[in-house]
Amino acid sequence: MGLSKTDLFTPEQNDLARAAKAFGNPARVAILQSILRVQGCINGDLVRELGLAQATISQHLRALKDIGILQGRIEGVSMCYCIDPERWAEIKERFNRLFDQGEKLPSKNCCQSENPCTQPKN
Amino acid sequence: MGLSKTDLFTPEQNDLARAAKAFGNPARVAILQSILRVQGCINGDLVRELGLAQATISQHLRALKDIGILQGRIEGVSMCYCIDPERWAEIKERFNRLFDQGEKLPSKNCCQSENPCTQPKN
DNA sequence: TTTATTTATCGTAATATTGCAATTAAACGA
DNA sequence: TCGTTTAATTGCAATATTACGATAAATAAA
Repeated sequence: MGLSKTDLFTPEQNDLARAAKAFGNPARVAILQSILRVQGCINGDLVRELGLAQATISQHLRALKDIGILQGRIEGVSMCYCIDPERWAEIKERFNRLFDQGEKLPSKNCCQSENPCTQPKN
Repeated sequence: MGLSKTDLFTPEQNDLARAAKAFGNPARVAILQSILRVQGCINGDLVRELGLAQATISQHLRALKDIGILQGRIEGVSMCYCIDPERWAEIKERFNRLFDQGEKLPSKNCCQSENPCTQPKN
């Protein structure tokens, strides 16, 4: 296998999962933070900054491009990578919609309490 | 390989990536939404609800337990899975800290504009 | 033109993920 | 006790991910 059954889920669930998967590697998190820090473009500095091989960085950049959160532009001999603000906002929104549902959670985890489960078992 | 080089990154980056990875599968997104919907515990209904095999659901539940976002309690013959509100809030915070840095982004992507990259190339 | 710089791609190895059937283990009910 | 229900675990196959070295392609500099 090794492949998610995307047809069982909504497009929103699949898109959120796809975005989360792209965030699911510390190197890609570091890349995003780096671009956010300079508030602009970024290039080969990443290789020196992150301590990973150039081929590996390039691969991570492509993974971020694949979910639409990064765009690249050729700038002379080097590359300029930027965040797409619209896509960024869209993904942020998707995560927030999920996280906000957690606001209604009881402060005490129901699995820690003595009370039985609120939901019927079948 | 197949293994992230976690030692190159901060604990925060690694934890965020680990949490994102757990969110990075549509079945796990659906499981979380299901628990949030009932605002309590959840059990074998997931198997009927999601259309995945019981072993697969159990595996996904364990992945969510592994990042500390889910807790389980035995309730008779069945299981009661709940979200840990503290860990939920912590993960939400980590994501928010990342997303909020994007607030400062220019509305026009610098890769779409005519201006050259603001950062030096090396 | 030649050389250096920069980044993408290819090939490869090691490991991880996904999903399922089959089995096991535990608790309940008759 | 015996069968039923529920969920975890095991074993397996297919595929994905991660990282790297080597190479290629494109531009800039000499």
